[in-house]
Amino acid sequence: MRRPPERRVVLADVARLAGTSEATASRALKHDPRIGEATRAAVHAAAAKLGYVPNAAARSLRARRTHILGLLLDDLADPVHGKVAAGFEEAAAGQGYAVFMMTGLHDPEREQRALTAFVEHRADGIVVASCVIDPAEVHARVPADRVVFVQPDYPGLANGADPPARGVLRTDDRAGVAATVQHLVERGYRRLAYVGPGSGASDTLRRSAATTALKRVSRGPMRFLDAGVDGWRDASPVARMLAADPPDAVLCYDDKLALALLDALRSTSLEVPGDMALAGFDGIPAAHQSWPRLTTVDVPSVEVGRRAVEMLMAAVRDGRMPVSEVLPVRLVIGDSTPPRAARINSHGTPEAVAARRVIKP
Amino acid sequence: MRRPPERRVVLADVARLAGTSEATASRALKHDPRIGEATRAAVHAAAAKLGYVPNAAARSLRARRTHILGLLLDDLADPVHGKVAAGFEEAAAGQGYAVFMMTGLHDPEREQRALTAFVEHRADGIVVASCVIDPAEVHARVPADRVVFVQPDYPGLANGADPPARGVLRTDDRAGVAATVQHLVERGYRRLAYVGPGSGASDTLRRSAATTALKRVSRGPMRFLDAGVDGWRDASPVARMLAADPPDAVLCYDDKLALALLDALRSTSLEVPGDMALAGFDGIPAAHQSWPRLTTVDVPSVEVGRRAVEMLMAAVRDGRMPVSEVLPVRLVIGDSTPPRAARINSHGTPEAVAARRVIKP
DNA sequence: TTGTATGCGTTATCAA
DNA sequence: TTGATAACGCATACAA
Repeated sequence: MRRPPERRVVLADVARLAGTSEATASRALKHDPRIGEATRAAVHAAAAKLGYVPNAAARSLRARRTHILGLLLDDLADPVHGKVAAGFEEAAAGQGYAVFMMTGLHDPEREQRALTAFVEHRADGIVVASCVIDPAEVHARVPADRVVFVQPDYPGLANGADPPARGVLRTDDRAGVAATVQHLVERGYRRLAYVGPGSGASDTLRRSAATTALKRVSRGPMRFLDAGVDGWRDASPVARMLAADPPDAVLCYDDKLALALLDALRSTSLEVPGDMALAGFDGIPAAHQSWPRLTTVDVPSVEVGRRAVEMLMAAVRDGRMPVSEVLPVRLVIGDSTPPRAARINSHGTPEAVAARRVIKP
Repeated sequence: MRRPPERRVVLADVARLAGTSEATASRALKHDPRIGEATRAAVHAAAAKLGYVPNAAARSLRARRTHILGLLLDDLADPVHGKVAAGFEEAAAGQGYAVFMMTGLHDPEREQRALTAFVEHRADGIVVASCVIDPAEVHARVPADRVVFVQPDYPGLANGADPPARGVLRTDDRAGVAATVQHLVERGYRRLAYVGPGSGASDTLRRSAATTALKRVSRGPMRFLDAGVDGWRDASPVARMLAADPPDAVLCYDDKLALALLDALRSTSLEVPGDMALAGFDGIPAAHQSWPRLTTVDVPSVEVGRRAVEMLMAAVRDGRMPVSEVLPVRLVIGDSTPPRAARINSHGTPEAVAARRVIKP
């Protein structure tokens, strides 16, 4: 097991071995075209021989550019945010940027501390994803052309505050909810219910979208149920409420909640989709593999992460943050929202439902 | 297009406003006990007034300590790795460390590039999680007392190479597989099969563990099926193979694969658990919410991330990496592996199903 | 094409 | 208790 030499190898060592000045060595290493081929080769050889590794801190200090991006997201363990992080990291790495990742966990103080870390490290750009912090607070600490907000979730948003005109990247949740509502209505479901955490700007937005969409098709009213912020861990309270007075179809805030509800409903007499249709949101892998497969809205989470990096890069290049964007989403119809008529025809005992299942090819 | 020069507030500005020297200001800001209360307050007031943010690059350069940890993991979008990342970030942030995260995506070159980034940034410690790179290669570039390997997955491991004696953090997969095999046997299942990607040191290890465990209870042999590295995306080929000649129970490499298989089996005549038991590994959320709920092995992924940070901190403190550790895992019995005698399916006994299957075209 | 000199912003060493 | 000064390692304007 070989260990690197004790004394750190610095540029001066490389220059000395190559028989050049530090400046020449520095230029040669970054392929400055003005450097002669022979010297360039000599410097590279020396660097390789000594195992030279440039010091990013020194480079950043001098160059006033860190090649670091900061990503503040809510929770790395969440499948949606994990995908955003994956797309972000991939795009950043592709551009030669290192990524600082910190989680906010819905805690404003944590989010502030993360921002502090980013600013101290002089990140070239920052992305604030699914966080509760107000963009105004961020802009007070970071130049507006260095930060992109992804799916902002701050309280002001629910209260009608205007988001920044630039540097906001969202997915079209409103359209996603509308498509789901329309789908349910088209399939013959009348009494719809929405189940969400009951707090958070995203939840508020989706509720509003649901109401609007339902009004458009002259149905209604929508019934709203709160599962609590931890509803996705255990949805049995909501399951019991639904079992006591079942709607035709339930629209969930997200797939995590929908799957928890699907699971909890198995302890009740309510069957999905036999007795009640169920739709989710986000399109996480588990939603596409559940039984029944969930009707949900695929959100391009990886693409969101990538696009955020691109916006940041464009801002660095042009000195100005690009205008905000809204990425499209796509309704994916699963087996949890069959045509209501068909459902009624084959409605019966769990055994009958199971029998129907095995007839599949 | 050039950005207007940013006039940054530096320590000298704070010192000037506070009427002290830079040295005193620096000490006051980090609560050096030798600084008088009045001076300390003045400096802090000045810093707050000016909105001073220390420059981490300068600090690191001088202090030769970056307060940066590097985490190289396989894939941020994976639920297991995401949890490791979450635990890691939380623990690191708690200790005042920022975290560089990079993904290897099973690509040795990517892993190398990530290491380069970490070393250039002089991370105080590095964690290499679920990567294919050989520890020896890492140690050639990073001092051994600054690296922790989590669940190493390099080819040499499968070929019997000795992992480093220190700085390796694993979960007890062998025990997890053994517990699963024993559970299946106790429940009356005889003909067992293992389905895995067919490559990778982890897969090899689990296969070996399965064989060993089966030998211990004098059953056997274990049947092995390859799902391919992308088997968790679409397991229908394996599902068809199983349907053609069903074992009593299937042990999957991980939950992702098990859930994909569960899903794919729904397009065959094989029912889980009616015709065949199924067990997974990892204990991801979806496994606990699937139908039927999966019997699986809960792996303390978040704890793995946390513990890795603790090992790194201990190494920094003591100048020596702590000895390797193996975290315990826990078999969680779901509904996918009921006692064999109690099995039911929708067409009758498994035997009758088998008889019918034989006369099929 | 290459070298010289300086400064990036901070902390540590020494001196007072 | 505080201050002056020298690094830390590199990149760049300016010279040659």
